[in-house]
Parts: sequence; structure tokens; C-alpha cells
Amino acid sequence: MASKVRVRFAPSPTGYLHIGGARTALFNYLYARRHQGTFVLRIEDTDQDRNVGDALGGILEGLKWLGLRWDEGPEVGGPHGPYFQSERLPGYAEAAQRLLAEGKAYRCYCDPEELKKKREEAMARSEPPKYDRTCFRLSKEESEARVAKGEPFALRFLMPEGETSWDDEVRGTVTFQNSILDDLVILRTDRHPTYNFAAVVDDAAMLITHVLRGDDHISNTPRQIRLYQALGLTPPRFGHLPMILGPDGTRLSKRQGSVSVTEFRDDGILPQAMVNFLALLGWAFDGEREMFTLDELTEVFALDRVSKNPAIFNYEKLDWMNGEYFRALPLPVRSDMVAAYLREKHALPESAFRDRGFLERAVEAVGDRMKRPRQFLEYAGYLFVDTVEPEPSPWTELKAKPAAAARLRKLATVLAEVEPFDHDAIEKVTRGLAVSEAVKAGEVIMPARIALTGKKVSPGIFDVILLLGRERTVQRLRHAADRLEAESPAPAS
RNA sequence: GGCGCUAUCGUCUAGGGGUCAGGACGGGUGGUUCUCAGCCAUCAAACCGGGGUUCGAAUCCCCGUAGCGCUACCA
Repeated sequence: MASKVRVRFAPSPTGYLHIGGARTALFNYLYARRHQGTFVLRIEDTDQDRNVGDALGGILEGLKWLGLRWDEGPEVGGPHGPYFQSERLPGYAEAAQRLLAEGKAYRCYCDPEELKKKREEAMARSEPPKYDRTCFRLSKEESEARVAKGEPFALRFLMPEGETSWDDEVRGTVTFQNSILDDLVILRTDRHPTYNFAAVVDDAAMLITHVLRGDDHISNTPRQIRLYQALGLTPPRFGHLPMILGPDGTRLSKRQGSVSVTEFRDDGILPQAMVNFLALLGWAFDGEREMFTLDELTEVFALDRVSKNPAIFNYEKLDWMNGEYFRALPLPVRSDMVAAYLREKHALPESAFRDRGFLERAVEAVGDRMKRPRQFLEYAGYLFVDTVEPEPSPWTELKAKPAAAARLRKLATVLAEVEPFDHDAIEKVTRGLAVSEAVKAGEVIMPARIALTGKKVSPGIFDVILLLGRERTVQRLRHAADRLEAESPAPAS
């Protein structure tokens, strides 16, 4: 048995948890749980320029919402902390110093602006934009002299000759020629480490055994492996997960839809659905079964079933899956979610849905028409207003039926008297009216639906009537009849 | 430009020398029904191209092509 599995998710604090990051975190979490390992959360905040206010909050919030609890990291601590790179600076400096002392790194005094210019020129000449090792060629004396003078410098790693390859957990053997790898900067002028260096030092210090990350890191891997070797460390296993692309086939961006898990949450997506959907992006169980809870996923997740090709984010399928989970929720839970939605969006005055019993009955009536809380008002909005203004198309349709007004009146009359005022009795008199009118039930029901809800689509009409109550039902039916007669030309006699 | 990765229905994918190439989303049709949703049934929809290897290739190999990624004192 190899050493205990330790994996990590290492986001930089950008303020929100990106969907791609969430998938990476999920796969790491699943791998850890599957192997009774440890899931570490580490924050890569070494770039001073990019650090902003509450950059961490959104990420922690997103992970918690998805149910991905980390075993070590911010808020929970652990034996390999601190878990913020900004608090681990001495470690990087020490490691870099060692490389410098061993001749595996060298000081570079080049001006970043200058380098950038050179790089662009090289690109223009269509040559590989590689650092030209100007400072590597400096004599030891000169280099020392310049430090002594207090000249600022960065530390560069001296990339060895040869080639570097590794056995990737998802792609098999990957090989890079070292000649195309740069002498990368490991310590910046400001004494902060760069990403590749910090990641290596930390992954080693935190005893990470498997690095599972996005495909976009694949060309960082040979550099990191060389860094491990230079530091006398054994590299972990690497596994590169396929990218998640937007519908247009390029990197997922805001232009193409939501990209942060918080946005999805605020849109009424359930964490179970998000987790399930994300798991299926780049991984499959057997190609048949696709509904999994987080716990079920931890039982069956396997890296050898991770796909190699990039996956396009399919918003429709997420929506479908969300519906599956949402409909399965107990009524009170759905009702509470709808209430929370109405409150947060100020979609209705608070008083309109204060009656929890009523709201719950309305949610029940809407039933599986709803895939997300925000769809509630589409199917039940007319319950919370004093008068309905019919939508133009149904109203026109209604006006085309000469007998409609009279039937609405008759329905109003029977409903005004029916006892008890319950679902079965209402259904009985309504259908009875259709029989006595010698028409199909729909000929009574559809006009009633339009009169009562203003729409062509609604929950079952008897539920609507019951919810509206006798008073409002009768009033709306009569009002619609009045209006129909007023707007129609007088019938020819 | 260089380097790397990838290539099965529109999308997510299963399969991995002999299959009617399977499932799901989305789409079509029919049924249930007061509409819609749901449910049930059903249909259409794919192995990037070219060369090999082989009795046989979507599957293995090579070459193209395409897409994506990386090419920073960002992560």
C-alpha cells in the first residue's frame, strides 16, 4: 500500500468559485474520499497586485455550498499549515536560496519591461520567445557586485538539458523537450515566489501525492517536475482534467452564461444538481447511469474513467437535472425555497406570501411544472394580484368564441353556490355545466383559465379555483364576461 | 510561429478488432389529459479525412486537418 492519498485544490483568491475550479475541486474531493485520503485547500495568493478585498469568501462559500468539505485549509487548519501562500514566504525564500547556492538557480537583473519587449520581438520574428540567459552568463563576481550595490534581482531556475516526461493519470505518458522550457523566474524582485515554484514547494511540504488540475496546467508540469528534482524531492503523480468550454467551444466566459457557482445558486440551481452535473463533465460511470449523489460519487469515482477531451458546458442539461432534483424535494422544502426566492428578489410584497399554508398549497398545485423557484410566478402569479390583465393572445382567442361570455357567467353562478367549495365539488359542477351545454369540458375550462389567470397555461383549473377562493373566482369570471361583451360587436339578431 | 493535448449523434458520453455503435440532454411524433409540465411509447441524429496493419478497423499505427491549451517577475 502506497502512502496515504493527499490531494489539494489550490485556487487563487479571485472573489468567486469558477465553474471550472468547482469541477477541479470536486474531482479532487472525490478522489480523496474514494481512497480514504485527505483533501487539502490551499490559497495561492502570492500575486500582490491581484489580491482584492473579500477575495476568499466567494470561494469558500462556493465549496461549502457544493458540500465539498476540506480536511485541511482555511478555517479548519491542519498539521501542514499555514494554508495561505502569502504566509509561507520564508519557505520559498529558503528553497530558492538553496537552489542558488547549489548553482541550480541564478540571479537575473533584467528589466521586466525589456524582457517583454524582447519576447514580443521574438514572437514577431516567429521564434520561440525564450529567455536568452543574459544574466546566467554574468560572472560570479559581477553578479555579487550588483547584489552588493543593492540592485534588484529575480531568481531564475536553470533549466537542465534533456527531456521531461511523466505518466499522467488521465493521459498516459506525456513528454516535453526541456529546450523549449524557459529558465523560469522562481522568486520575483519583490521576494514573492511565482506560481510554479510556490506550488512545488507547498505540494512537497504538504505531502501531496496526486495533483489533479485543469488541462491548462499541462505545460507547467515538466517545469515543476524539474523543480522537484532540483530540490531533491520526488514529484507527485499528476492528472490533467479536460477543460470545460462554453457553448461556443472556447474557454467558459461570462459572455456565454453564468460561470460562478454562486450565480447558479442564486438562479435556483440546487447543489445536488450542480455536483451531479459537474461530475458528468469529463467523467462517466458506465455511460448509462447518470444520477448520483455526492456520496454515491465518492463510492464509484475513478480517474481511469476521466475523459481526455474537453467538455462543453450544456446549460440545458443542467436545467433538466435541476428539475429532477427539485421535483424530488419534499413539498415544504420547495415551498420554503420559493418563499426565499420571492423575498430575495422582492418579487412580491412580503404580505402576499406571508401565509405559509397558502403558499405551500400554491406550490403543490404548480407541482412539477417548476424546475426552479423562479418559475413559480409564471404559474401562480395571478394568485397574488387583485386583478388579472389577460395576455393579448389568449384574450383574442377567447373573444373569438361567441359563447364564451355566457358560459363564464353560468360557471360563475354555479360556483357561487356550490357546496362544499372543494376540489371534487368544483370539478363536478364545472363538468356538469359542460354536459348541459353539450360541449367538451375544455370548452368551459379554457375560457375559465384565461379569465382567472390571464394565461393559456396554468395548474389544473380546479386547483386554481380553489386557491383563488369563491369570491375572487366568481368576480373574475363575471368581470371577464362583462369585458368580453363590451368588446364584442353586438350579436346580430 | 513553437510546444502540448484532443478528435463517436447539435451537446455530455459508453464501447475499444466482428455490436442493429448503447445511454442522457435537446429536437420530432403519438398516447395520457382541462392547458402546460410530468409520465409512457416512438423517431431522427455520430465513429474528422487519407493511407497502412488485418480475413475484418470506429477501435491499432502513420500522415493530414481541425479545435483547444500553454508559450509572463498571472495563477
